[in-house]
Amino acid sequence: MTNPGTQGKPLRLFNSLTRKVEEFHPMNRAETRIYSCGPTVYNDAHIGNLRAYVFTDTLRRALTWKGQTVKHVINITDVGHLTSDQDEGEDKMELASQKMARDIWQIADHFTRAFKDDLRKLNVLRPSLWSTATDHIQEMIACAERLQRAGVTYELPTGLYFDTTKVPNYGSLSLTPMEGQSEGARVERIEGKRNPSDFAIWRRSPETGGKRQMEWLSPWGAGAPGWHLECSVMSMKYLGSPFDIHTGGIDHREIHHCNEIAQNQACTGADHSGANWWMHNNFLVDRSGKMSKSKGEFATLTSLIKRGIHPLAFRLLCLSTHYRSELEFSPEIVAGQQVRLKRLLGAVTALRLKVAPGEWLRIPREIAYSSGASLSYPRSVLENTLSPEAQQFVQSFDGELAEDLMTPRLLPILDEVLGHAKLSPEDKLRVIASMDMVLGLNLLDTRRVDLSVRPESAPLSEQEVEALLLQRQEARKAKDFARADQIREQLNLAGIDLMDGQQPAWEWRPSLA
RNA sequence: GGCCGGGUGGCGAAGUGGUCUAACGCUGAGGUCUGCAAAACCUCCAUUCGUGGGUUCAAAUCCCACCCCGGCCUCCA
Repeated sequence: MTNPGTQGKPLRLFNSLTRKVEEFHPMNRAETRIYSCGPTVYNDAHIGNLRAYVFTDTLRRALTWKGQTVKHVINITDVGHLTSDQDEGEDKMELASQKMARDIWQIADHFTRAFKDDLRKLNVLRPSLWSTATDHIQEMIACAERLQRAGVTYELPTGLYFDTTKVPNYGSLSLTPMEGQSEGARVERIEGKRNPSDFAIWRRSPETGGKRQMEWLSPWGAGAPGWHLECSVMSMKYLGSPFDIHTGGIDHREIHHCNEIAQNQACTGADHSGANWWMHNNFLVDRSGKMSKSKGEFATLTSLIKRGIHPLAFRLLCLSTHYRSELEFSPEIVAGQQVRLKRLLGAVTALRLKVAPGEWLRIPREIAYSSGASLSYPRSVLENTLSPEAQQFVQSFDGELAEDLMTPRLLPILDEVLGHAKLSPEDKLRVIASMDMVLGLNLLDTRRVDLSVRPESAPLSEQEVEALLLQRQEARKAKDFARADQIREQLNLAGIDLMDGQQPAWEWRPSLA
């Protein structure tokens, strides 16, 4: 039977706490516990948000591929939090509710579904547990009371605040020294705060301006929990303290996670930050800078699909860059990855035609139903019969993966295997199947044609295309090449690429304008 | 203003002291195939790593200066 723990090269991961790549050891040899900061559901996720979950998914897949069992929790922030600048005082959920003229709970529900739907399209595995902030309000209040008893809080008219000087090494995760920060430079200063870095644990509802849709009674009056509280409460509740890995976007390193750590420390009475590893993915950027929900205009997965981009092309784009590097985005770039993915799928399909059907071909698909189990057994089924030469590829794959998840280095290995002159088709497929359990590109079950997505702007329907194609076939049979070429040109202008002799004989081209 | 990152071919992106005349992908060029194309396959495409100095037997990789870009300090993945 498979032994718990890590197989292959020791996994090394960058730890934001020490700012070094360190060998990873789970606290419990049999299980790694991960908490990922999830989205605030007041809006569609933009593709920059989604990059974060492709990253945590890759982390989780890598751990299970290397033999670990993983318990992965992602939270949903459905409590509103302060909007910025001119919207001071309102919160994002309330604002979205007004804009869409819908109940705030409907807003939360709608965007939670949309978010989960995006992840499914990206082939991100479901976490072991989704945890929702509003399901934990009472526990947050209890935690706030514990913090109060610990003597790290003080009350102001606006709510209950955390005194960040009361915990050791506040802000050590951040790279910004406290002295350099100019509080109030861009956001209104809260009257009475003892230290610039102090933050709200409980936000009391304003006296004026009517009742908020989302508010709860508490020892500090009606209001809502501070944003940082939910992650402390939910991560400890489901994963214990300390647990193994806490992930989030790189922006969380400076404020949110520092505050979370302070709460954890005060709550447990220990100096420990609450997680052994803090990992942060870098931003997706375009020429104008990082993508941001609050900027208004942003690209969503749905908007990419409407252009004729398949979600898996976006996943491949994410994998083509290391998670700690900024990733440059443009429609052209992701379309390029789509071409790459098409070629990969074509090559895999060609291999499948050469290999006798077997149960093992189903394996990569099955992990979609796993809630974090080790992949040791499926791997052994795939890899046990491998030739030494094929084994080599698995080994180099393992080596690159073990080095802080070097996904950009993984992809060339895929190309090498496919193009290898000596490996048997079955060995190639088995190696690719194993690697794809980490990459999550659905390489064995996606066909090239699946990537052909009709752009919303396409002037022709599929039926119209088929009809024109038929006419063209007739013209070709009759050797009326002028007519045939004219139809091809017409289809071309409509965003359709023809491939005579292929099945299917045409596909949509993404619309990049 | 303070603090962090980063600048590698047309584009994305690996590489952080020698195996780098710089992986891989996209684009492009040529070829095979084709009525012609497309798809597929094959071949080719940076003596150079923002600029200028320095250290070293050896630098894209280390040091200094300068220029440019981005992020954070405000909700944010």
